[in-house]
Parts: sequence; C-alpha cells; structure tokens
Amino acid sequence: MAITLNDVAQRAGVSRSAVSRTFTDGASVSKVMRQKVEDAAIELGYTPNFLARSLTTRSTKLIGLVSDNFHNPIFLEVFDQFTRGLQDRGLRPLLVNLSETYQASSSLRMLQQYSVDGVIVASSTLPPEVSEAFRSAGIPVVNSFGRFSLAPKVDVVGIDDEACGQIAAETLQARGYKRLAFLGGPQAATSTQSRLRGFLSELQRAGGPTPDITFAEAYSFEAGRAEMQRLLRETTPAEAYFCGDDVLSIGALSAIRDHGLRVPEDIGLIGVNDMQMSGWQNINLTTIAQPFAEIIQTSIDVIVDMLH
Amino acid sequence: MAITLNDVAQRAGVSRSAVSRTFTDGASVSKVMRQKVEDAAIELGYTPNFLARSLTTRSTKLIGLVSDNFHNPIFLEVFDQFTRGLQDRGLRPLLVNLSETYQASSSLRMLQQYSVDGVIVASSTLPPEVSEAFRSAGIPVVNSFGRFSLAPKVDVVGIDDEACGQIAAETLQARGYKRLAFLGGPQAATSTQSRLRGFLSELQRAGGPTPDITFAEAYSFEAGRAEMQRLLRETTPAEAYFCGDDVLSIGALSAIRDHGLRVPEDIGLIGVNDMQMSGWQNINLTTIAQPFAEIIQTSIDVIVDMLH
DNA sequence: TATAGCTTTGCAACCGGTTGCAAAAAGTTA
DNA sequence: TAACTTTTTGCAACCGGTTGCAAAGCTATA
Repeated sequence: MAITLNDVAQRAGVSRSAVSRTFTDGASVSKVMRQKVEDAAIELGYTPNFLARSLTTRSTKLIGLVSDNFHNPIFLEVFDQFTRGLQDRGLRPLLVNLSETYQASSSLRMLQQYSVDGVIVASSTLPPEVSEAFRSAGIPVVNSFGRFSLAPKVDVVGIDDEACGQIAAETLQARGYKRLAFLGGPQAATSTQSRLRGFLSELQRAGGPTPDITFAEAYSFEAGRAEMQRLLRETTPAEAYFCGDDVLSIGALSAIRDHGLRVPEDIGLIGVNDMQMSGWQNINLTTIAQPFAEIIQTSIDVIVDMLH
Repeated sequence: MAITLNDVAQRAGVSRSAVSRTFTDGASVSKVMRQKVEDAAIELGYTPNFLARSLTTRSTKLIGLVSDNFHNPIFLEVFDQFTRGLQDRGLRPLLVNLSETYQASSSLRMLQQYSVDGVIVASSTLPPEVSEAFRSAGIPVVNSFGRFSLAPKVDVVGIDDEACGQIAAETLQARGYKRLAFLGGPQAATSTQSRLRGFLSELQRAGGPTPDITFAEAYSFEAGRAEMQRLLRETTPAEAYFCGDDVLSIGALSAIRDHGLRVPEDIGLIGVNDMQMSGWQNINLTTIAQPFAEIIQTSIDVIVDMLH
C-alpha cells in the first residue's frame, strides 16, 4: 500500500541508491538526478520509512521519556516542555508511565526492543537504580529532577535539594517564625531526604529549636491536606511549615483555612516548585522556584551530547 | 554491539528461522529446539528488535498520541490514563505536542515515517480537519474529546456538548438563578459552540431571558479570571454563569471573590469536567462531570479495533 | 516393514531502506 | 584531443528480522 523507495526508483527510471541518496543529506547527487527523483516522489506521495532507515543508520531518533509523576500538575508543564524541546531537535518522545502495573524492568526491555537512542527519566520520586539500569544496558540516559550525589552513576539534572531546605529555613526565620516544622513528601522520595537535611542544618546553625518532622503519603493535595488535618487535630501546630512541594502546600493550606486559621498570620507555609497554580490569586502561595525550563533544556542537551 | 538473531542462531547451532520462530507466538517449534534457542538467548542476553520485525509484519505497535492541550491540568489525568491504557494493550504512545511551532501537517508526515499503527487525537480545541488528515493518509485515527457530528468523517469519542449546555441551564435554573450568562472557552474551540447551542435552546424552552454571551481567550485560569474581571468592571454581572470548563471557572471564581462577592450566594457558577482540583475544599466548584475513564477506554478500544 | 500423514526444520527471498566499491560520466588541464 | 581528476551512478551486500515452500524427520497405521 505505502509507496516505497522502489516505486519511486522505477517511476523515475533510476536506481534505488539514487533515490536513497536524494533523501539522505550529505550524499552525492547531481542537480538533474535530484530533480527527477523529487518529481517522482511528489507525484507518488513518497515519504521515506524512518524505521527501515534506522536499521542501517543505527539511529531511531526515539527517546524514551519515562516518569511516574502523572498526578502532580507540575508535570504537565514538564511534559509540555520536554516534548517541545525534543521535537525542536528532531527527536520523538516515547512516553512511558511507570506504575505498580508497569515496572521499570519491563520498560527497560521494551525501550531496548524499540532501539531508542536514549532515555530521559523524569521523576522526583524514582530511585536512582532505575536510571542506572538503563546505563548498564548501554542506553544513554539522563535523570531529570533526580537526587544530587557526589558520585552519581548517571548524569543527574536538578536543583540542590539541600540548599533548597536551607533557603526554606532562612526564609521562614526571616519572616519572624520561630517554631518551624517539616512536612515532607513521601519519605522514600529521593528529594525529600536532602531537603530535610538542608532544613535541619540551617536551623541548627541558627540555633533554633529542633523541628517536628512528618511526611505526607504522596506529593498530592489530598496527602498534604490529610497530614495537616492530622497535625492540627493531634498536635500543637508549629508556627510555620516547610512543605515538600506546592501541591502538598495547597492541600495543607486548605486544611488550615478549614480549621479557622489564616495563612500567613496564624501559620506560615512555604512550598517548592513555583508552579503556575501557586500564583493563582485564590491560592497565592509562597514557594521556592525550581528552574524547570533550565533543567529540562539542560537534560535534553545532555542526552543529545551522548548521542555521539 | 547489540545481540542479534544471527548471534543466537550461531550459538545454538540452528537456523535463523528457528530463532525467529521461538520468539514468534503461534509458530511451529519443537520442545527441544525451543529449549536450545532459549538457552542461547538468555546466555547472550538477546531481545528481538521490534523495528526490524515491523518491516515484515507491518505492525509497529506505535500509536501517535497527539494533543495541543498541555496547559489544562485535566490533561495530565488524560495522558496518565491514555498511556496506561495503551501500555496495558502492548501499544506504545509516541507523544506529539502541537503548537504554533509544530503544526499538524508536520506531525502527520512524521507519524507516517514512523509507521505508527494508529493515531489518537486528544483535544477539545483542535478542528476536525486534523483528525481527518490522518484518515485521508490511510492511518487509523480516533478523535477523543472532539465535537459530535451527525456525519463525522472520523470516529469521535466524547460527550454530547449540546446536552451538556442544557444540563448547565437546567441546573442553574433549578437552583433559582434567573438571569444566566455564558462564559465560553475560546470561540473557535470545537466544544464551545455546541455547549452554547444547548444552553440557549434550554433557556428558550424554559422561556428565560436571552443570556449574555462572552468567550475567554483560552481554557485557562488566567483567561477565565481576566474575562470575569472585565465583566464585573464593565457590565452588570448576571446572576449565574455557565463556564466553558473547570479551570476557566476557577479563574472566574477568583475574580468574583477578589471583587468582594460570594459564590454561590451572590453569583452562581457551573463548570465542566469535574477535575480533581475542582473538588479541593478551597475551590469546591459545582461542575458537570465528564466521564474521562470511559472516553479514554473507549477511544483505545476503537483504535484497537481498527488495527484489524 | 512399507506407507501415509503430520510436524519440524532450513533455505532463500523478502520487508524498505543504506553504503562501499568500482565503473561511467563529466570536468580540468596541458 | 589525450590524460588525469573529480563527481555521479548502479550493483550488490547488508541492517535484523519474517515467512512460503519443500525437504527431512516422526508417528501411526496397516
């Protein structure tokens, strides 16, 4: 059904190689040959088959984009920017949604079968082993939004989460809050522990009291709300909370307001991400911005460099 | 570098066809042959190359997932469900982000070059021509969240937007609001016109006054907020508004509250979608639910059926 | 044990492209 | 115009698989 290189060659009365060459840049074709071939191609509506080509060129331009963050609204912005950035460079994102039912190991095998040129693991919650598995399999990989490490086994692009924790502590203190607390994301998340470490070290440096530390079940509105409700009900709340991220903060915010308290007058809050929604006037959250555009652009640059 | 079928055949001391057959279900291989091949395959760490296979089988299991809705948070839920649904059926989503810089026509050529088995156009704003172009090119296509039509050129899965407009009018009337108004999404969006039509017809049936009609620039918080601010400033606001969708409603809501008015006491609002965020307790929006899971599951069923 | 019938296997051609190599064509120079 | 370069072209092999066909191997039956 589809028009192939053979059809075009026959129509134009030239060899198959000639057709191939007109569609391969950098190949040697004369003016008149190119004209003949292009005419025939247009006439027949021919487009070269990328997958057949990839067999010999060993490049598919496919990039696995694997994530498990399909519930945090910030990731829509992330996917938007990744897909555009990849498209701009002629690469095609093969989207992989990791979950309980689709494990990292299956995705590795799958992406191998599709001969992807590289993989971007975009997640703040997946353990480093996921990215490392791709590397071990010989697939170029970059871990976006992953945890900083002094001896990383794969390239990681992200913020300094420890510094992030320090900034949070400094900011809350500068605003006059004394008894601070940490309301983190899921305890196992790669980002949470580092932020906590930075938060604690800054408090210790400043000589403040040791903060309460709790963790939400997920980076989600419900989890933030539930955890803050519990804190308000079962404990004497702190003066201000450093929340794992914005969506968690917004959940906490709703719990605080429902409880008849005001932010920032009665309880202080600071989040992380600076997602669009945080700026909505009915939310208006204080937050530590994460340079998404830069992280994403850099991740793409890194993976492109690895494509030799 | 990568292990090929040849390597395995040589290692196992059998023909290439034998190896191919052990990895093709439904092919005839004896117990002992299968064992020999599988041993060699495991030993070498072989996985069949899907793209090479696709050349002869004419099936890539790739599905183009094209959208231009990368700013409306509801679409994160949509992408989540689409990717999982496709993965569950062994299909791979090739994500395409349409924008000013990447036009539908380029995406058509691109997806052709990658021999995708089918395409899902998931958008409430793209014109039907986009999906139709895929069909004309002979690529199976389904249009999710597209506009209902009596004589559609491609399969469309979505809600009855006209009925949706009627429900909105009925609901607002039942709650006692008299002077209703329509605050639609972008005027060119496929969904907006139908919802308006249904809204008007119900009002006419009920003998209510003709509503004011305005359109926001986009399905976004900012656009909803800006338009509502304008309405409050420049007009006598209606008693209740039917908003194009939830995110628009939330924008309108913030403008109304900033203006010192209360919802639903002073002004009524109703949105469409029932996205998670609309249920957050500090938003708590009245909305018409769209059965996302069903629409997405059905879309996938339809496209799978077309894969013959 | 010979024969028929079914299953398993390998050969070779093919899927739609690319590419090294040598022959042919075109362009330069003397 | 002859000799030498350089460019263009086609041939044929290859990328990593699948598959129709016929030969080989087995099993069952008489």
